[in-house]
Amino acid sequence: MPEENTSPLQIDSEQIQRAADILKTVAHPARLKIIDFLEPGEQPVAQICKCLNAAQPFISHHLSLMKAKGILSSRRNGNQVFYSVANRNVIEVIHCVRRHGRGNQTCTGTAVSVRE
Amino acid sequence: MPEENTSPLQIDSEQIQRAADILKTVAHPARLKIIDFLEPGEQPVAQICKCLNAAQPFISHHLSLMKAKGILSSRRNGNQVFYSVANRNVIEVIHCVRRHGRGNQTCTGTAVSVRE
DNA sequence: TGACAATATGCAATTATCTCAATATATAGA
DNA sequence: TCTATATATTGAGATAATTGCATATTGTCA
Repeated sequence: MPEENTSPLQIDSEQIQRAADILKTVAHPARLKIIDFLEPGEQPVAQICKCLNAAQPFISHHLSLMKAKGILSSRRNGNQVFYSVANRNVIEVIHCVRRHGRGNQTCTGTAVSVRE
Repeated sequence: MPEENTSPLQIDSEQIQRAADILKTVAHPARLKIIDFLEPGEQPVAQICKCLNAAQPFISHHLSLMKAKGILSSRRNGNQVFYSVANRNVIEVIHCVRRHGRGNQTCTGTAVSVRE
């Protein structure tokens, strides 16, 4: 019988699962915007709503999704709840997105390129 | 009327859209595995099927999804089709996932951390 | 051309995601 | 306690993603 390369992957299946889960949560326009907005520092929900120009329940929903995945954390101060980015890997992803957006991408020019 | 911070985002909306689209495509266990497998160099479809231990139509479907987004590119050589990673940003993401997986993460220890 | 190997496509059923609207909860201050 | 403000939760309808299976396409070789 021929010996075969059953799993020449560099990442194990469980880690892949977790990563996919985190990335799936990040991979949404509103949620990316929230992360982008929060990256410099914590903000209360109302500010996030204003920044994204979106309804409060809509924002709250996405915030709690990300909090559940450990991407964001929150702290209450009186009436308000302040959210911040809790996962540094996600910040790496946002940085990557920013680099790409600025045309500073190391990208070789694929379908994702900005030229129209 | 109060002047407001309508969009203090560092990334513009269109770029966010594109990034979300790419990330959404990447954010799937099978597709992450494929990218992980292809990152060192191109591979024919049959090898990818064997590596992921998955049915060929299943793999083919995910390959064409990623190709459509410019994440992968393909070249035919006779009977076989070789796929490779075409988008360097996606490679950055895979590197980030690997760093995270190895416990080498710059992560501060959130719900995503590996310790159990 | 005919048969075989490698890959791609189409269909269908299940399941998950998105988003709005209504409403609930929590805190502060009078 | 009553009211107002800030945030969270729930329900529902629409849309999209997933995946197995059957089948089509493409290329090779005899």
